[in-house]
Amino acid sequence: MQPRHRNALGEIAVANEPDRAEDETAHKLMLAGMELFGQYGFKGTTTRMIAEAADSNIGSIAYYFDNKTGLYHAIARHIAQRMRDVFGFNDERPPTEASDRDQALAQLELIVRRMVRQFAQAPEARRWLMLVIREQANPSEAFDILYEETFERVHVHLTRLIAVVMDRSPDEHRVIIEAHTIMGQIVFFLVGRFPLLRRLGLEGEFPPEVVDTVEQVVISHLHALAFTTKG
Amino acid sequence: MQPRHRNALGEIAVANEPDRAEDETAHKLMLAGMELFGQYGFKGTTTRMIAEAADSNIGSIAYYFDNKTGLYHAIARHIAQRMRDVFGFNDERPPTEASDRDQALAQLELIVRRMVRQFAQAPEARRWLMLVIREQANPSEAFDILYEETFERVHVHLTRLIAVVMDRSPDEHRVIIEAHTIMGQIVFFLVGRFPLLRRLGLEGEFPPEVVDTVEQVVISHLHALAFTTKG
DNA sequence: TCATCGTATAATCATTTGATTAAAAATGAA
DNA sequence: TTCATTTTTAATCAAATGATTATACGATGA
Repeated sequence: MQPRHRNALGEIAVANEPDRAEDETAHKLMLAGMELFGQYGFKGTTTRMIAEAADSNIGSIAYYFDNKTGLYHAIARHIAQRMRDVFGFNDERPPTEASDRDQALAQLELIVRRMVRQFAQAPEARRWLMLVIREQANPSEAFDILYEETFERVHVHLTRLIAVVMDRSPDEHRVIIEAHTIMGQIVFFLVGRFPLLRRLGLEGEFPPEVVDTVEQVVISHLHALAFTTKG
Repeated sequence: MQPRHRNALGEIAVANEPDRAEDETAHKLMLAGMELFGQYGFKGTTTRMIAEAADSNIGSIAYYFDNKTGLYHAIARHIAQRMRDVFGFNDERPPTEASDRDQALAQLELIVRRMVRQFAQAPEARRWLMLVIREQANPSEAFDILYEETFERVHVHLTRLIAVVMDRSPDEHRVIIEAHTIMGQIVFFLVGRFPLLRRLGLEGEFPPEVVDTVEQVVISHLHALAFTTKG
């Protein structure tokens, strides 16, 4: 009755093992759910939609994840893990600290490039960003998962690097807000992609030169931080 | 059977007249709908929720707006109008053009301050921003209303001013993307307000000094535009 | 006072939805 | 193969939902 790989906590082992075989039912449900929850939101996505997209059965959702909410949380955990993978925050050691301004800037540039490219090009990242945005704007229980396991780490890391660039303390509100603003620039590139495409007279996907320009814009803002006078 | 104020196009006159008496049923439905659609999304909001919040009846939704979708579109039109009011884009004449860099910067600062304060403090603006964000990320028919009637005008105006500051053409992709990035910074201040509050060790509302800092951050990015070397 | 018309309400309807169930199918060990 | 266990499936259920309808209410004018 209980699936073999359900542990004592009621958690689903497979939920944290994205490397399972492609045809695993639980994995297929999570993939389909990620796509659909991101696109239509939690309530906008029906269990039947998920089951059909996953080429599976409604009953399997209950079998592997207890219920729709369980699947949603499993997906949040999976996304948190994948985000850390993609952004290189999943190693045991924390990302290396930068000691001087040039090093910090170089690391920031690297992070920005990686995030912009992921959001612009990797279909996977695009899939889950909307789910993440929804949670940030309108937190459910999944927000805590995403915040604690990923968002805070990225945010703190950005803040530390920016503190070095600005020659300020990473505890200052100003520095934290600068980090937040940098994230906002990147995120809005994806969240507001439809209006941006229209404004550029384009349709469909962002062409590579636009992605390059977005990178340049964000990076130029990073460099400007070095010249911000202390107030 | 048909409400008196329904015109030939099937549009609802009251939908574009936010100044009607407070106790007008149609107006109450729109207010409640704005709040609820913004918070729970289109599917996440039920007609019963709206009717109850508006202290009205389910049947009235059909009576005034045909159906749930009609109410949603009426709300989108109303929001578009209110956004233009709030940001001063509702005059017959387009906003004044800036001829030199200092004038353009001053105008940009004004716009940024107005938007940040609205998003931070006006409950109304906060209410509809989430609805707008959802539409941008996941466009329905209401997206066209919001885009054409408001977003594009604001975007174009920002782009023109930024073009002056950067001494470039407002048609350049670089300039359009800079404008988009500025909007992203402001919008993410509200969309990502929960994670930002957590990072700042705060809860509830943004205190005034945080709002001030956000303004300073965005404005410093505006000023940095003047020093961006042409590429 | 009554009649009319615009508005509001409660009851009802057909679908949809998440969840459950019992049976079938697949899997694997003896 | 046999048999027990795990997994998948289709059918079913109760609750919720958008829409509709018939009726009641209330203001206005004859």
